[in-house]
Amino acid sequence: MKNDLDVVFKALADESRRELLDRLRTENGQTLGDLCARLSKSGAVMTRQAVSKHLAILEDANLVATIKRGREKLHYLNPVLIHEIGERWIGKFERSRLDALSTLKKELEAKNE
Amino acid sequence: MKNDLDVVFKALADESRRELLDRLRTENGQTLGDLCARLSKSGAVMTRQAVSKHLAILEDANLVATIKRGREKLHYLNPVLIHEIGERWIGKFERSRLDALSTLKKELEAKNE
DNA sequence: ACAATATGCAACCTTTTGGTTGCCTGTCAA
DNA sequence: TTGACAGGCAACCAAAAGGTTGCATATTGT
Repeated sequence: MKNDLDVVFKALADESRRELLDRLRTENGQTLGDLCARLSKSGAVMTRQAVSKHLAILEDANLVATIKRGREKLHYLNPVLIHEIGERWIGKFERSRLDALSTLKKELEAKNE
Repeated sequence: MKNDLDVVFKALADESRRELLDRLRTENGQTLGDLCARLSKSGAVMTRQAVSKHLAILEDANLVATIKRGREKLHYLNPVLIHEIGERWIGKFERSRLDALSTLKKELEAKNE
């Protein structure tokens, strides 16, 4: 269970994993079996083991937390790191947003003269 | 030059590429040669071609825009998609942030009884 | 014109990633 | 206790990602 920024970005880089997060957001505390149902890779359904691996990656990135209850394992969304990316990483680019665009616009106009 | 969310997330998944974005944020409109200087992969310096590939990926994801001026190619940060991820993608998780945590906390307490 | 500079393109290589199959372990319910 | 159910583990595989070397092209300054 690392906490590095790179691990989080890499975890978010996969469509299936983002879909898993979405589904936990819709309904928190699902089991592997629940999440396994109807998770598809471009149309085709993927196996339980594949989903399990994705969940392990999300858990390692600290994006989901799990609780074992009996023979099932419940998965809970942990939105803290998503929030952190928004605050710390995206935030710093936010500051330069308008500035960057105006600079680019100026350069483009200079080129077209 | 696609505009898909997946392409953007995949582009952001690499540490070197995020560093390139950081450096364009610090100083916009740099050439490949500029960006090439001192870009390292865990200590070791990487070749111009590797940096070029990374820039191509960023450009394809629409995170950088380029202008050719003579024999050099200037790279400009395009923060629009980063902003969009913050607004549309992170935003929807923001809503469920406190709720998710309280749910998880309740489950944990229930387990420890 | 010509050498140096700035970049592009393609082949190739290695590691990582996403996925599968097969089998094993633990838990619940009849 | 004995199936059936939920999940874990490990080996294996194909494709994608990251990087390199080598050569080609275009532009600039002298």
